Amino acid sequence: MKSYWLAKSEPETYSWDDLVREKKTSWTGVRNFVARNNLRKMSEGDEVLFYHSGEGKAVIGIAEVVRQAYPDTTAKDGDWSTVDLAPVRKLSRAVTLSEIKSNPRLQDMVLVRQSRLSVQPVTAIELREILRLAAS
DNA sequence: GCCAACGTTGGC
DNA sequence: GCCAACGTTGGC
Repeated sequence: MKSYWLAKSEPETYSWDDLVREKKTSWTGVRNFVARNNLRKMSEGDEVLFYHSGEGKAVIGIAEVVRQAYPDTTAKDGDWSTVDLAPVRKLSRAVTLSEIKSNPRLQDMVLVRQSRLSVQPVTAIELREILRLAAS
């Protein structure tokens, strides 16, 4: 069964447009155990909301896991993982953090509850609500 | 094993 | 630029 996730990136570091340009990227650099464990739970075909932190603060597009977790060779030491992501589509409009925070249906999102976690699960209901907002 | 000190992330 | 939240490190 397909699972849903949210991954954060500062657009100055790696933006949605970068992903579109490259068509695929290895999501390296995660150095937090909870985030790493979430990467390891991802399956090929899972959908990942692409969130711009810092400048932007909004969900901007949907990506897809195209390769399951494998060792992150950019890590000098420790046991870290990465997955490969490819763009699926840009949202018709970005859904901002303030919209998410003010939406009663999205109050339990990890993004709201634990804002610092860079790779986090999203429920099917939350995903649907975000897509509904993007279409409004 | 506890906790103070420190570093980082990310929103404001 | 500030600071809250959270993670990590290291002394005890």
